[in-house]
Amino acid sequence: MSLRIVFMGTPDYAVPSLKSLVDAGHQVAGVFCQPDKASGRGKKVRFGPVKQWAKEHNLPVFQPAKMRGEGVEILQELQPDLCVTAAFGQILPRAALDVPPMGTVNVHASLLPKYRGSSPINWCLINGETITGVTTMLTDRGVDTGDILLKKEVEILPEDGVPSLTQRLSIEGAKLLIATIEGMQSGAVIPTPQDESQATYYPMLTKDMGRMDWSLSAQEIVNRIRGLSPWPGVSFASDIGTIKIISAKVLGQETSAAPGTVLASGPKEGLQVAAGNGVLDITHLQLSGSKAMATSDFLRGRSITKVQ
RNA sequence: CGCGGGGUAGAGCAGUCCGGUAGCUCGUCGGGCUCAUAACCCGGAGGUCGCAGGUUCAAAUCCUGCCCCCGCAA
Repeated sequence: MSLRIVFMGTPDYAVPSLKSLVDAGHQVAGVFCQPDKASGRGKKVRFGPVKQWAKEHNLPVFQPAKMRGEGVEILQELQPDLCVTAAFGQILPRAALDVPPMGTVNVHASLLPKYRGSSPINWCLINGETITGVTTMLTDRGVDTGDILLKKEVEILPEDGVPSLTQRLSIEGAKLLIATIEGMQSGAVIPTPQDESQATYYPMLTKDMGRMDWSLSAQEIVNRIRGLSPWPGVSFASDIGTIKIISAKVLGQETSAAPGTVLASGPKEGLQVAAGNGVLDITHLQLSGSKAMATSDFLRGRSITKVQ
C-alpha cells in the first residue's frame, strides 16, 4: 500500500533513500532540507543534492531554518502518514515527531546502538572498523536513541574512504528503508529498544581534528586520513607550506627515528615519514592552494625536508 | 562584488617584480659502465609559455579583455 510520506534529508547520502521511496510508489508529499547557503568560491548559492534531486522530480521542497514553529506547521499541513529522515541535519522537536501517525523513520549509517551521532561513517573509519552497516529506527527525542527496526551489515574495504563508503551505505540504507516500511505495514517488523550498555556516541567533526599527530601509529594515521576525507582531511606543516594528505599507506618496516622524521623524499622514493610506530608512506598529497597529486609527481618539482 | 594561489616539454616546478638565447628535477629515446640497482656517466628528442588583442626594435615577462584549475572561508 502506498503511503503519504514526508522526506527529510540534505546531502548525497540521503538521495538514494528519497529515490527509493519514489520508485516504490509512495507519495512523497514534501521534501525538507537545510536552507541553501552561499558557499564555494565566489559565495554562490547552490542547491544541496537532495534539493537538486527533488526539484528535478517536481517534488515540493521546504527549507525552514528551524523545524520548531514554521517547520512543524508545514509538516502538519502536509498530513503525512510517515516521515523519513536521512542525514537531515536538524533535530526534530516533539511537535514534529507527533505529526505522522506511523512515526518518523531514520536511516542511520551505522549499526546502532554503536556510532550514534552525526558522523558515524567518519568515526568507523577513524577507529579502523572492518564492519559497519545501516540501521532503520523510529526517531524519538534523543539523538539516534529510538527503537530499532532493521539493520544491515556492510563490509568496510581497506581502500574505503568516506565518499566510497558513504555511497555504499546510502544504497544499502535505501533498500533497508523500503524493507522497513513494508515490514511496518505487514507487522513483520517490530520496534526493538536499543541496548544502552552497548551504545557509543561520537561528536561532529571539527577542523582541528585534521591536524597531524605524528606520535600516532602509522596505521592510526592512515585510518584518520581515510575517516577525515575529504573534510577536514589530515594535514601537516612543512618547510614549503601546509600539506594535506590525500592518501597514505603503512610501510612494512620499523624505524627508530623520532616521529615526524622525514626518512625519504624524492620522485622515486616518494615521501616516507616516521610515525609513532611504523613508517607512513604518503602516496597522494595536496599543497595548500594547489591541486591534489601523486607524491611522486609533486616531488619532481618540489622537495620536502621537514614536517611538523 | 568574501579572501587568496595558479595555467611554461609527457609529469611537477623555476623564470615574470627589473622585457633581450626556454631553464631545473623526473620520465622518455640512444649509447656507456656495473655481478647488480629507484645507482652512475655521455648524448638526443620533445614547448603556439591558457586564449585574444595592445605597447615595443624586441613580450613567458608590461597593459586590457576572456577561458579554465585550485586553496581558504562558509
